[in-house]
Amino acid sequence: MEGVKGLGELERSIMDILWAHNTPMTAREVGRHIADRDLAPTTVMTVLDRLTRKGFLARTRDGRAWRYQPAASRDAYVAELMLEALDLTGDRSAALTRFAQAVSGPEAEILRKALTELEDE
Amino acid sequence: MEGVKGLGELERSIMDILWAHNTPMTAREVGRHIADRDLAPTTVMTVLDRLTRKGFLARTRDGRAWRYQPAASRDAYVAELMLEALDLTGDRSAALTRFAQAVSGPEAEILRKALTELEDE
DNA sequence: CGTGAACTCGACAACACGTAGTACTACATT
DNA sequence: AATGTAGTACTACGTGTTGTCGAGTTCACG
Repeated sequence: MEGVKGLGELERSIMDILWAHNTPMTAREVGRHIADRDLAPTTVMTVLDRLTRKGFLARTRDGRAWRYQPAASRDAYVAELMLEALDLTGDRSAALTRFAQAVSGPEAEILRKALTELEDE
Repeated sequence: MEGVKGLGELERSIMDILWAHNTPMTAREVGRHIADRDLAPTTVMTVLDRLTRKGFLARTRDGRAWRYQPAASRDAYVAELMLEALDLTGDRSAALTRFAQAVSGPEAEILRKALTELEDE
């Protein structure tokens, strides 16, 4: 095991819920937000626990329950996945170039801007 | 199933070999290039077959043997992985910005350049 | 303090991958 | 024709990850 490995289906759904809220949530609360799947409460707890073990979540006590919150923002996670993909190649610049070409117009603009701001430091 | 599934360890090694050569290779040839791992010939064949099934390789007959070659360049693959990661977020611009910030200096330069060239079209 | 909500543990099924054996087929050589 | 050789296809098994829970354990709160 190494790197930010991709999450499973349910794991991702749960991370999405946590990412969408800005307050730490209990297992029960998460469960309510995913009610359509009709999962056993323990299923949610287990996944929450695994995500914590993997470092995706942090938890703190709240009475007898745990409150979970993302360890990093979704954007940070996504950016990390992107960097990880980039590491897969021997020729990073070629991959970067390709990526730049694949990014759509408006998004290229965003990238350009972010890079420009970077420059003034 | 959707998207560019991540490859396993051996699968990636084999893709790397294929990507490194510009000519289609037979299973035996691939095996020779990965001799240090001392795999059974059938193991290489199996993986080659799975990669083909997954769409990473294309194969054509050559006598009684198959010749395998990458369906896409490594850079294209990496770029696609990056785009896929980007799709995981709701706020693409935030993720892009973060990514831009995370990219190291020289690489930021490459990105900038690629984006600039894009502009003149 | 007793009680039950919330937790921890362990399990099992399904699936992906690494790994490889066996059986079948086609060609060449004797 | 018989045999060896090389390549393929099919099947299989072990392990690790994820989805999914049930069974016990514990501890905060009434």
